[in-house]
Amino acid sequence: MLAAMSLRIALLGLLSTVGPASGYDLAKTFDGSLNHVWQAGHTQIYPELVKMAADGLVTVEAEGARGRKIYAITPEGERELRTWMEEHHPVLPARSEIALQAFLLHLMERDQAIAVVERIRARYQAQLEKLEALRPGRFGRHAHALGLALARAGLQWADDTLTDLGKT
Amino acid sequence: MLAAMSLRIALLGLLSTVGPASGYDLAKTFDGSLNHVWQAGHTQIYPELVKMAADGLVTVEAEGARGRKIYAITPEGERELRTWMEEHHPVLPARSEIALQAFLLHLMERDQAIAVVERIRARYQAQLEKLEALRPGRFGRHAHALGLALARAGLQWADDTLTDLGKT
DNA sequence: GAGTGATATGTAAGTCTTTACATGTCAAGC
DNA sequence: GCTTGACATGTAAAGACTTACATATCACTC
Repeated sequence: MLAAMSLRIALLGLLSTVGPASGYDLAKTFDGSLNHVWQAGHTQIYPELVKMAADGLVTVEAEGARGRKIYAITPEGERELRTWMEEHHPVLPARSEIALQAFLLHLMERDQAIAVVERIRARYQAQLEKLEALRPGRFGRHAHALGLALARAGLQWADDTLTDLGKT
Repeated sequence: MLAAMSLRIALLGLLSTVGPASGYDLAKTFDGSLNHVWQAGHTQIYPELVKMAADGLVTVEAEGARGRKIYAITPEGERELRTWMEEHHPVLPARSEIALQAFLLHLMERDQAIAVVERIRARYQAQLEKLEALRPGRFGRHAHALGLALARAGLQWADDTLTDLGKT
C-alpha cells in the first residue's frame, strides 16, 4: 500500500456512503459538497476507477444509457477503506498559497499589504458562505463543521491582521 | 505566467527576505520555519533554481566550498514576486487528509471514530506546539499567526467532535 | 589516518494533478 | 428535423511532487 492514494480512499468512501455511482456522478460530488474535503476532476477519476477495478476494489455493476458505467465498491474495497481510516495518520496540508502570501506580507507597502489581506479575507468569507449554504445531511456533518471552523479562524485572522496593519 | 508556480514564488520570497542563499539553505528553511507555509525537498528545489536562473529570476552570485552555489534574486525576480503578490488570487487548500477522515467518520463504529478524531487532535496539538515553540522574528509573523489560528480551530473542532461522539 | 556525521548537489523513475483535446448520446425547444 | 445544452467518457501532454539512488567535501573525533 502506497503512502498517498487518498483519491482512491475518497472514491471508495463515496461509493461506500452513497452506494453505486458512475464516474460522472463522483466527479459532480467532488465538484460540489466534497469540494472543501478533496478535489478531483473527471480526467483523474476515470482512469483511477479503471485501475481500482483492475485491483479488485470496485466493480462495474451496470452499464446504462450514454455509455454510463456504474461502479460499486467490493468487499476488498471496503477493507482497504477501513484499514486506511484505522491506520493512516493524516498529515496537515503542507502547501497554502494563502499562508505564503501571509508570510511575504512584510515585502509589501502598507496599502498593498492591506489589499492582499483583504483578498484573503474575501476568499475565507466566500468559503464560509458556501459552507453555510450547504446544510449537510447525515453525511459529511463532521467535515462540514471542520470546514466552518477553519474558515472562521481564517476570517478572524484576516480581520485581526487588518487591524494590526492599521487599516483605517 | 502559469497558474501554479508557487514554489518559484516561495523561493523568490525567501531570497528577497533573507538575501542570497544556497539551495541547501533554502531547503533547510522549507524544512524548518516555513514548514507550515510551503514544503519542498532539495530534489525539487535544485532543478527549480536552475530553471529560474535560465529565466533570469535569480543568478549564481558566488560559488563556495563543497560546490556550494549562492543564488541571489534579480530585479526581474523581484518584479515577478511583487506581481504575484499584487495580482494572484490565492486558493484555499483543496485536499486535506484530515477533512477526508472527518468526512468518512460516519462509516466507523463509535469507538473507532473516537480513535480517528483523537489521532487528528494529536496532529493539531503537535502542530500547535511546534508553532508555539517557533517565536518568529520580524519575518513570517503573519503566517505564524495564521498557522496558530488554524491549528487552534482544528484542535477545538476535535474536542467538540469528541464531545459530540459521546466520549466518556 | 580512519571513521563519522553534517554539508552540499545532483539525477532518475514513478506518481499525482492539471489542462487541453476529442468523441458521442439524449432531451427539450424551436 | 435542427440546434442547444446537459450528460457521459475518455486520451495525451505537461507540470508538480516524492522516493530512491548517487556522489563528493569538510570538520571533528578516536
